[in-house]
Amino acid sequence: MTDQDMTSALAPRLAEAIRNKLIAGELKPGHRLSEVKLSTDLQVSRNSLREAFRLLTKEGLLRHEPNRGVFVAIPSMASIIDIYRVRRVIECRAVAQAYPKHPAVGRMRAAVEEARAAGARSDWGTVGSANMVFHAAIVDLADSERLNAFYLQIAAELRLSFGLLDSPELLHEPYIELNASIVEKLDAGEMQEAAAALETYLLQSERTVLAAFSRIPDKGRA
Amino acid sequence: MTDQDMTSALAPRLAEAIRNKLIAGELKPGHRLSEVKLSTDLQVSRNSLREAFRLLTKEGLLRHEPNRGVFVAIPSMASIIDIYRVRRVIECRAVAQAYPKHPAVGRMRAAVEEARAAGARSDWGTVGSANMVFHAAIVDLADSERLNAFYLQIAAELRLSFGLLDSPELLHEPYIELNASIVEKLDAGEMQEAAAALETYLLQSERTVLAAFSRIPDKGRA
DNA sequence: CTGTCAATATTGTTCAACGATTATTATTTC
DNA sequence: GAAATAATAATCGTTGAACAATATTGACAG
Repeated sequence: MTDQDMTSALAPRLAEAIRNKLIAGELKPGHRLSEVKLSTDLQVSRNSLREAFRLLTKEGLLRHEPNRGVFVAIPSMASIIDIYRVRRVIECRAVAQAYPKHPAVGRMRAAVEEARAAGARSDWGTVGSANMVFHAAIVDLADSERLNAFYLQIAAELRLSFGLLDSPELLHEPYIELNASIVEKLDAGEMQEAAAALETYLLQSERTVLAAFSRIPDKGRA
Repeated sequence: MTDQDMTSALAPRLAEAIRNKLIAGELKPGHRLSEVKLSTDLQVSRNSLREAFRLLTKEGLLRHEPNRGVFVAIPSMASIIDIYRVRRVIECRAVAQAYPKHPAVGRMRAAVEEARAAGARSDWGTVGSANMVFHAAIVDLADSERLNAFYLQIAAELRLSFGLLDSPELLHEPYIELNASIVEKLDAGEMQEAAAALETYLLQSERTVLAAFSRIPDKGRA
């Protein structure tokens, strides 16, 4: 799995590799990414790596300080609040005006099933991934590739914050059945009710995440 | 105005310079941007220029074809439809849940005044810019920097399409007073009515733009 | 006119270099 | 011994050149 297909350009592939390390928690927030070290580690030139850095900086996953280098972005309460605002704007509207037989609904249902199965065996990592798929499918109800791309970006940023939190059960378990009820309401054609449920759902999730976030000891205060 | 301040990094400045040329119509859709030519023209190295290209490609203003180079993105009906979907999702929601005394409302009002003045002297370019400011202020009602940044990107993409269209009066004149009525409704605390008006407004604008778009002779069919 | 093949130009990527800025260490001074 | 300062090292920012890989052009044969 080291050398991928060479179909696409190098910089986007590098960006994806680093992005995966970021959301997997292999690179901790605040950590500085040395150009020479990473370029030798990944066996690419500094220039190519810098192109990837620019991409990830634009995505909000890295922070760039002039003449000092790039650092893994440090999630803050403000960023979490901002991200949840975006989610409410996009997801609620997507649900409210959804076409009930939209193909994405099938993916939502499948994600619920997977989350249930994973929850039964306490596999909270898989529950989280299924939850991601669920919400990406919600956004897809709006049938906009730009919204889809934007949401993926936002979701990656949010996962960076999740990496700092413990207690994954508390963070994911309650939403399995809430997701299921959203699908039910959509199936019943009750889009407004589904959107309202999603809104309270997201507000609750935000509160939970912020509470968990406030409990972590601030290890990286620049 | 050639050499700007060196406060920020080179690549973002390059990207902005190219972006301005794009929305000003100096670079036409479909046109290929040669790395060597542009780098010599702008007095920068190829590597720095490539970093800027990556940025603009991610913004959707340039299109990247492997081993062939970067081209100015060619707007399509699909992209216009997509962009208007995004606008309805974000702008309508922002208005619907706006705080009537939000500072952005002041900017909306000022934009309306400027558009009226410019419209009186048939300065449709300024009307268009004021309209841009107006809608950016609408998005700002949601108080999310991520939404603001995303909207700016989308708006730049839309301006690329506008560059292809003629008859700027038809495209902008009707919306001066429609904008004014949105502000009035906001002042009156009638957020739902304002959102509904904005929705029909955006649907009408989309139809107008698509109609104008369908009238242009397709000069760039790859 | 059409298909083949060499010649040319452009992109993709790497490497080496150097000035500028920042971080670190050593030295001096009180 | 501690603080201030100078010297040193490390890193970034940007450039330029180089070479392989791919695409475009043009000549040529049938």
